[in-house]
Amino acid sequence: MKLATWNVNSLRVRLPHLLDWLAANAPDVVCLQETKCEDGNFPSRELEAAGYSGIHHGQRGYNGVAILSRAGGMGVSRGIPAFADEQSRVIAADFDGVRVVSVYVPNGQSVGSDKYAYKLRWFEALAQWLASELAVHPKLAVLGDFNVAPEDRDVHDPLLWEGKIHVSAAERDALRRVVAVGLADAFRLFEQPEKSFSWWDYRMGAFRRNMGLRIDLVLLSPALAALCRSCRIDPAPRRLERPSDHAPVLCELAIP
DNA sequence: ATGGTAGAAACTCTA
Repeated sequence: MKLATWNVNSLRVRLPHLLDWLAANAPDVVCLQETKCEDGNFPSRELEAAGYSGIHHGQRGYNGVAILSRAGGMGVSRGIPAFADEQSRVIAADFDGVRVVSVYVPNGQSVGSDKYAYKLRWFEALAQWLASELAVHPKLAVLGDFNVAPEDRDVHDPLLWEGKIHVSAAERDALRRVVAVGLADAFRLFEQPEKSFSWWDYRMGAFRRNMGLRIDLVLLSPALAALCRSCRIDPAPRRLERPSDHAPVLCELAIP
């Protein structure tokens, strides 16, 4: 089973890139973030023509998460159950006995802002919910844009970013509490190239200079981590015309 | 300290 996650930064704008990428990589399940479209505008026909069905938790203009799959998901849930949230940031479903969660963690804007406080509250609710999910679903995979670079090696210039949004101690602690429910960062189960990042600012030629962060993660429960055979970032779509600012992350599990 | 770019939407916000 090939899992993937990609913050597409507008599903409608990125649809050609997405369809090409699906054809080239043939993933079984793909988590998307920042679809930025309402459920009524979800491009179901185009995706079905490519062999994928989608479930979507969208909203007008901002946010929006989806999961694409070959066979369709069972037991779809939207949002974090005990956390009232007007923003569409979580969708989950079962695929072949694997519980897959697509998450778009709040950006947080800047340390100390209202959005930062919301981000930290949101993380706490996520951790609590995932702890209960893991108890029910031993095969749990949480994929998405976490908007936190877990460690300094996930940051192109740790000194420049020290204490800033995506890197601050409170955000890293919040992410650590999510991982601590019993999940592994699949990317770090394997040897990886130095300076591997999944997001590069559109500005100042950041991608060309590899000034990025690794903030798009695949978190696996122990049962799935034991089956994980590879995890890598694919920077190819970031080189295209009109790219998303994020690259997709691919993860292979030894599940037929 | 600021500004740089992109997307959605609608003359501004979010990232």
